[in-house]
Amino acid sequence: MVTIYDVARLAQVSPATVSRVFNGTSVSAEKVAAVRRAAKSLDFTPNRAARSLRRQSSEVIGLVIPDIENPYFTEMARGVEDVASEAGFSVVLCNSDSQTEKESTYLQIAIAEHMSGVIIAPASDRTRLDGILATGRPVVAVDRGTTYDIDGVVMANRAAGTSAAESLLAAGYRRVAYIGGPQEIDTAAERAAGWRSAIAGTVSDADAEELLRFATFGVDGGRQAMEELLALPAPPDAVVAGNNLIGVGAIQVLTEHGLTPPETGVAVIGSLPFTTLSPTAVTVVRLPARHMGVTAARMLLERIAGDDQPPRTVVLRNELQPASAARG
Amino acid sequence: MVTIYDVARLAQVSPATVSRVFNGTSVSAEKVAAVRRAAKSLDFTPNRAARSLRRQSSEVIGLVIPDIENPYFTEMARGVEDVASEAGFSVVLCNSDSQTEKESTYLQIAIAEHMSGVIIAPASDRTRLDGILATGRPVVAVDRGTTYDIDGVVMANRAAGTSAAESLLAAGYRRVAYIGGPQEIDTAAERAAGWRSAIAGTVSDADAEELLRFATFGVDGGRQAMEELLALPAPPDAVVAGNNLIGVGAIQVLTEHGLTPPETGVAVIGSLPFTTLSPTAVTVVRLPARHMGVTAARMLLERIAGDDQPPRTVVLRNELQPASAARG
DNA sequence: TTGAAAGCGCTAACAG
DNA sequence: CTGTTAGCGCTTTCAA
Repeated sequence: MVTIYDVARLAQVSPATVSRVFNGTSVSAEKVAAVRRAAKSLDFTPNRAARSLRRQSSEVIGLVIPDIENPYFTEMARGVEDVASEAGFSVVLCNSDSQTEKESTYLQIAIAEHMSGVIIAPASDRTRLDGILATGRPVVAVDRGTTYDIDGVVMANRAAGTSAAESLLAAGYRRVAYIGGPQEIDTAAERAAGWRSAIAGTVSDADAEELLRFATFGVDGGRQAMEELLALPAPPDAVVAGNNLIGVGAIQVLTEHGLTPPETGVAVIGSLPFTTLSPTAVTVVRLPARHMGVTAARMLLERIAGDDQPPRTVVLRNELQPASAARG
Repeated sequence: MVTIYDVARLAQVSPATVSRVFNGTSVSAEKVAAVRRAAKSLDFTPNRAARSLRRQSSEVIGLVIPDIENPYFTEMARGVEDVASEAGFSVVLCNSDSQTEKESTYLQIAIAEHMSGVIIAPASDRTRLDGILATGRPVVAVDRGTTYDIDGVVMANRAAGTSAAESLLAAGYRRVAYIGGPQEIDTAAERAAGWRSAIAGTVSDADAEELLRFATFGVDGGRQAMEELLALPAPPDAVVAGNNLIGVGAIQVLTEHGLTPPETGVAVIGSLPFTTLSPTAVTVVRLPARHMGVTAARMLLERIAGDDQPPRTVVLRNELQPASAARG
């Protein structure tokens, strides 16, 4: 392993000077050149373990997400990665599998590994951040808020629910159902509330009750809830899916029943990146996943750089992409 | 920050003993208990930066993939992650964006960060591994092979192409086209060769030439190639898609032309995790992405543990899931 | 089995 | 601007 001592010897300077060259503090032009030349010829790379031991920090940030296989989160991860690597930081991606326990383990590792900070999409509101916050490391919450007083990036969930439902109503559908994620997740509840306010007046309260389903996240949850809705005495003629995977499940079931959109109206909160459906058949409330990652990464990097304003929460806007195809 | 010295003082032992407790070398039962108690009460976590500086290695492995937004690679990443975290290793996910240059940067970081090893899905056959291999770190190639003499996990690409095409032929289609990834990527070429051998005899050589398209990876590549095929004087009545994203693009175009499968036969090499299509309409050659990740991670961990048999290449089998729906 | 002590490679005072 | 020096927290000889 090549160390700064090897470089120093070859460049005829002290190790400290080599270190300075690699850290941008003032060194005379000739010595900078000599050091760079020596470093290059020896193919020297600074040892990050030593550096982070000494500096008590490392150019690594942690990103904890509940599901690495959900395109929503990978798009977000992509945004984080781009900003971080631009700034010379690496990203350790941690898959919490929606388990608070796994989350804690990764947070511990973040500390032990001297990571500079963490971006976390909390698995639930029971997520424990005390340990990592006590170390003084910045933490930014994405997608969902937390009970802690920290930076956050979320989106307008209620508005997403409302505009999805309104778009369907505007297209002429009359009984607009809703399938959302678990009720205890606040983002799911907010989106449902948005839908509820939009359909108020178009159906009776009792009907609204019946048209509202809380499923598990994921394709299966969407499938099951859609089957239930179709089995209703008065089934809906349109449905809002609370997230991308639920949307996939719902559309699958609809297709199997010969009710391919726009036969039954469908609006999905979240993108369907790999849908084989013609993009015109379904209304999509595009979620700014990448943007969310970018924003969170920038905030975190600022904190790492020493920014100490009071915690901010940024609310990102969604973008409605209405289905262009009319009802069949 | 709590150090082994704090723990040692509280437990009334030497720092060396604390270290031994955390590394499983022989310590008397009472001292082990005392140390554990002290460590727990102080909430001590060993400092990994210090450990890896001292040991010249860290419990971190790198995973370099060309596209974090492709479900094929995230499924693979999931497999790697599961095995690694089971063994107490963290995974740093690096997105090379199919760029050899970004790959090299990440490989450099892997060295500087003292990572124990790397699993890489090479962006191309120009991937340079010399630097990292020179450090003695184990590297396992996944998805594609390399020009280096290292461990690898690949799948039966030629067989995948053959069975996809044969399945379509068996279902009664007569002109089976193929859309694959870039010709210079060997896996793409192999899959195409498999298709070619299956359709030999069903169409003339000139026709086969016309029915073969090399596209860019990605949905757009699939869309464009499918449009070209449909514009042919004698368009195909079925198509094999060389990967999942190309399949999505091809099916989108088919749907827009009113040729929804199984109207036109479609076989996809790779899974369509979020397809909104009824799963029965399309033949899928399921690629063992997760299994590939699991296998690679196990191999890497063995190497890290000191295994030094000659390099092995594992070839994983694919699984054909024929479309069950008959032609409409 | 246990402790003392010497570093791993780097950075950050402190002098000069 | 530059060199000397003292650790960061841990592991690992070497003795005891």
